[in-house]
Amino acid sequence: MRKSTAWDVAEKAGVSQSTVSRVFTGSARISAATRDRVMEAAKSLDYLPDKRASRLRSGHTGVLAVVVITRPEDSAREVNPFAYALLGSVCKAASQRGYETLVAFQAAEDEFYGRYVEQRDADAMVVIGTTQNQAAWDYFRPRLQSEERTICWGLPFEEAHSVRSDNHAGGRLAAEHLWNQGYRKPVFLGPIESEQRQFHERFEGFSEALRSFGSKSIIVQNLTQKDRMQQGREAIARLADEGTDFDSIFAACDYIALGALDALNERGMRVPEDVGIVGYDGLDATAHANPPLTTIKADLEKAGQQLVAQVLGQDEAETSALAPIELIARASTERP
Amino acid sequence: MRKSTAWDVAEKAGVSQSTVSRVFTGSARISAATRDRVMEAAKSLDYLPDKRASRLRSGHTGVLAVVVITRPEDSAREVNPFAYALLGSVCKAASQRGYETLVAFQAAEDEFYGRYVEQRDADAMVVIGTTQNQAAWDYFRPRLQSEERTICWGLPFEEAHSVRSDNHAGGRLAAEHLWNQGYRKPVFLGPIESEQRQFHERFEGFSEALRSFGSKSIIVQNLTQKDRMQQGREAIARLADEGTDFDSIFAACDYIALGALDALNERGMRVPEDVGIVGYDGLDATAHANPPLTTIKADLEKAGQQLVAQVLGQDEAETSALAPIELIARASTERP
DNA sequence: ATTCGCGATGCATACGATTGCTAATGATGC
DNA sequence: GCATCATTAGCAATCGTATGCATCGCGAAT
Repeated sequence: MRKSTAWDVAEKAGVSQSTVSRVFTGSARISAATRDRVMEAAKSLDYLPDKRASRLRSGHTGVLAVVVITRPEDSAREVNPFAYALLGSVCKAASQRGYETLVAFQAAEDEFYGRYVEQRDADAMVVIGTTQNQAAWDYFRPRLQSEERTICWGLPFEEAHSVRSDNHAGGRLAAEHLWNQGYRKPVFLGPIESEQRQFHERFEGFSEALRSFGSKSIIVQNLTQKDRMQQGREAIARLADEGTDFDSIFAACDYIALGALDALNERGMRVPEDVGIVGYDGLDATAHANPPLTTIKADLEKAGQQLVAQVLGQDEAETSALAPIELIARASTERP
Repeated sequence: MRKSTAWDVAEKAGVSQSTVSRVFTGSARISAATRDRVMEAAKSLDYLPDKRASRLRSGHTGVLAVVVITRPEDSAREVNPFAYALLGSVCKAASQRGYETLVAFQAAEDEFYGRYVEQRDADAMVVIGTTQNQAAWDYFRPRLQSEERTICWGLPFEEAHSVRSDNHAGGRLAAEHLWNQGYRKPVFLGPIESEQRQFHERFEGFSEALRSFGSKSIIVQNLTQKDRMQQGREAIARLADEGTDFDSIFAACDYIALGALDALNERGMRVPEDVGIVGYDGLDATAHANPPLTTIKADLEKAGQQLVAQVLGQDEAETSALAPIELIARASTERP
């Protein structure tokens, strides 16, 4: 049984095929009577316009490609929950604008198929990802820097079209919070020297605020991009072994914070009494940690809307490239 | 600057357009020399076949639609992480077969756009979801029961095309584990009377195994579909208030288990000494709970492959509708 | 030498909608 | 009563590729 076409509907409704098309696109002026007749015929034939044909003819696809960069070794369960949430948010925002979303998980480091716009699969592209697949980012780099219809989350490198969390404000918030809780010897944990500019932004917001409070020095542990939790653990181990004197930690992401927390717990350093911790990202896991971690959380619903607005053209005034953030205060910084 | 077409490539390579097409589809017999010439011309023109046109002409899209049903009130961060992981797994499995994935989050209860196959947006459809948007399931029900090119995760109702976790085996595993740890007075917590057959399957596996061990009776708390954690909490409150004598819990899903754990902790009932708990789903949060929860975890990588194989036609012998499961033993059932 | 077969390529059409232009219709103005 | 205009609907070209069929060239078979 062949699927019915606009011609079948036209015949049944006693109109021309172009009239049927006009009814469905809603573009042209069609009288109410004709519209009703066509819709009725369409309904009885169970007709829906063929997207393949309308896309070819009209020139646009009504599709937004969303590429999620993951680490090659990650299974679907191990993909960063933050990336999933942002993905969901982008899809929802796109849907609200009448766009469908083509989703691809980009795990490989050597093979890429992210040419969705070029092959007319989508009108635009959003790239989301953990910062830990450098090869993939390198691949997308020229696209993100030059092409108009491509945008990414975060700030993987200078001059990229991006929407990102308000990292500077987030860093400042962390500093203010720790300072207000009476912590005076902060450590910053993060890969600030990596190309991933977002960590540097967090660090700058953090250190600028501390300086303005009159803080003398900040201990900085520069990390690499690999296994975050492990890096967090090792950094604390290093500091402890060196006998460094510190009373608080601002971790550039929650996984680093979770790793640091583990290391502190192992060493019998009490949180928040001996050391306060603030993370970044608002991962669910921070709420279940022992003790629950204070964290900087970006508004992902907003972020999704901003990404979509930027890349598809802004209807509303969603033109900002910085997603609002808030500090979620929890026990890890609740000094008695 | 217009995008180049197969005609441009043909002209440059000195062949016909159909030859260019044949080179790119790889379908017909083309001499190596011609192929090289065409590929070179294509490269220099930065040519990629237009998917819109090839889909229209060829009759298939090479796209798999994935619909994720969520609760209307959920933000992207609140969507069940299990659903996200399964989504990722399905996308990956589809990609391995050369399919792209069209993803849609279906939150609304009254409006549906899930007609991706009908409007030639995709060749087939996979439906994933929490069990908590009944209206959405009702909408998809006829599709899942009749259409060949639609399949879902779980067993929302009888006779649906589905792939699901091996619930019966999972229930049995939970029973065996609790029994081996010396627990003798089990409670089952779950919505077994709901239409969602999967919970009933878990219960049956659980109770059959217990009966085979000679267990006299199982206390059953039948829950509704709403807010899982809350239901788990309330069930424990009910049992405690009634002074029911029990020493272990098998929760039909992890959220129920987490809620139950909360309630036990609040009442000063020790886990695992006084009460053992086994959950279901293998959520990350169970690993961070206090104490970490034992849970039944389905192999989602496999599940994704099975879903895709079933709905797109099976290459490999991935014809099973039951995804393998394993029990992750943690402190919540580690009786001294 | 003629024919046959087969691999390699070209020709021309079709996929099913969108859309610019034209035509028909009825209403309106004078 | 005729010209004008606004509205509505039809005609036909077009989007870029895939593909059935015809063709062409060349070696093998008779």
